[in-house]
Amino acid sequence: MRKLLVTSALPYANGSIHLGHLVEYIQTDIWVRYQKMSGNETYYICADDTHGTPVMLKAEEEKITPDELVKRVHQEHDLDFKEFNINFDHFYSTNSIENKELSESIYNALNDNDKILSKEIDQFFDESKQMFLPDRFIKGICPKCEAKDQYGDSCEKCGATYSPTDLKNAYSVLSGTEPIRKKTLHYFFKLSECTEFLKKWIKNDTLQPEAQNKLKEWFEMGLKDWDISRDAPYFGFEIPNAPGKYFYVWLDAPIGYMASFKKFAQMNNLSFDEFWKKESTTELIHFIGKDILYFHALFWPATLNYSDHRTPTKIFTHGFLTVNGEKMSKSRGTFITARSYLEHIKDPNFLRYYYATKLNSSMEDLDLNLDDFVAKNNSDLIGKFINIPSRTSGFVGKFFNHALMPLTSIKSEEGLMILKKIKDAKQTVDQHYEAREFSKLVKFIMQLIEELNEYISKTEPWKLAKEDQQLKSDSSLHEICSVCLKSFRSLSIYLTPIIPNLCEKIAAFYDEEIFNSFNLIQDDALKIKSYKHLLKRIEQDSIDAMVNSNSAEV
RNA sequence: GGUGAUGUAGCUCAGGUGGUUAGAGCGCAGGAUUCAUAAUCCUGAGGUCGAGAGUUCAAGUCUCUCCAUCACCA
Repeated sequence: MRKLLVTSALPYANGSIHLGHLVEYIQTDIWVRYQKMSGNETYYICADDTHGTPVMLKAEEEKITPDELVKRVHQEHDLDFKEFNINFDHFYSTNSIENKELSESIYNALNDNDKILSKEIDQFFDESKQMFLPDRFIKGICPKCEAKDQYGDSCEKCGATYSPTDLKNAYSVLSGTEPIRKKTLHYFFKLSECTEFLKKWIKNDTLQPEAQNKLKEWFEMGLKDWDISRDAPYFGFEIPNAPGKYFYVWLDAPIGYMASFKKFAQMNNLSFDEFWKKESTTELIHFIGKDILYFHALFWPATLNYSDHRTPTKIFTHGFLTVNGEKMSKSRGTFITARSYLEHIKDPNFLRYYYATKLNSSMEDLDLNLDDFVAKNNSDLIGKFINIPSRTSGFVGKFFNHALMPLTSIKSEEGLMILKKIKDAKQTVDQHYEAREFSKLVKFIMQLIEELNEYISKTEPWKLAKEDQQLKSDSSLHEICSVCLKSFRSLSIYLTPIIPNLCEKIAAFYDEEIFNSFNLIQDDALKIKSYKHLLKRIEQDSIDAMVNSNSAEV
């Protein structure tokens, strides 16, 4: 049995969860549920990422403290995740005592290993606000193409990259005043000294091939030391023995994985060290988006290694979400929050299923095409999948008192073949889940479901129901329906990690509590309850309403 | 600007190491069926595989150039 600690990236606490975030949480959740159903000891850990300037300023804007803001957002995030059936074992916060202690001890360890450096640098300072400005809070005229109102790091018009000091007529986004240059002492993590270690580290298959290519590019450019401090005022943890200096949010964010697990371990009597000490034999797996690869594949393993911790086993990177082929856009109404989806479409199964049909092991972007979303869910899930019990259970109720034929009584060659095929499918199901090839998995399962619909059409049970006036429990009508309903049950177990909430209802249809293990496919299901509608089709109107309400908010 | 990725039927996507008439689902057209909340089954029509050039007996699959889209550039 494997022992796994799995994480999704920490959502930032200054905004709502949206459909782009959910790609990652749904992908991770499916994989984790698969591992758990396979009997592996698996912990799914996450937390809110709470620190930094944007949170501080947002709280100020709302005239509340950062702590209050962070608490409120945590509740919102928590509810969104629950309603999408994201089954974290622990969803914590980086603004926690555990995280403070761990951040300090890791920093101290890095310091002891001579991996911390301090030096004076020149920064932009907003005098009216009395604070240093992050690059994103400075705008000005692009030095290359003269475009106005460009950010301090790059130009959206011509794509040039530069530092804020290169901007012409720079101004502070906060106050509109011209920032002055001011010297300040900053602390750096000596990433440049970690190059050899990291080059060796990526040689295992920790990363996808595309991610490895990316790292090679970065190595060629040369790794620079990493600025890990920010000056007060800053919402975060103060650096030990450095009054007025705070850890940059990206230092304590990944440590949040540890802190969340630490708290969880305390509550559940697990060993923290077993999962984090240097010679740990457990698996540490991070799911992330491609935008934060740099932090997870360079800074994070380096800080872990030089603070005497284990490094990640795998970093699984996914691409971005586009909606209708384009970047999510507020003006087009395609910047859709989790809450808005729940309000209009309601059922999380549809989004989970749709993402599953698109997800694979690569870093490619994936597209949520709203027309396709409606068509695919309605035809796959309702037209084909749910259709199986819907068209067979009536006979079983009417003629056989809700009893299914025992496996040993099934005699027809075709029936036996179908049952064997579905049982044997387990091997392929395993391969695809483990490799995160969910799109292949769904396609494979759907083919089996199509075969069941063909089987029903060919055998025409409705004719048997009319012809055979003395229906016995060993009749071919009973056999056909039993084959279909046993098959449907197994296929539902296979799909449970993807659509857990729907499959819970399906379990109830077989008078079972829950499908929580793949071993359940060995059982011989012998009864059903009366069939109730399991799923309501998506109406195009609800999509339109969702898009309209999102574009109206702008 | 540099680097990387992507571009296959109306839509969403499959197509290891180049090899017979390029595949699937949805959509569409025609038919069958009525068990199923018009769902299902069968048949069919749709593609100069982004554009151009090259290598080869043979390229969606290899090479080069170009175009478009996206990301990264700490």
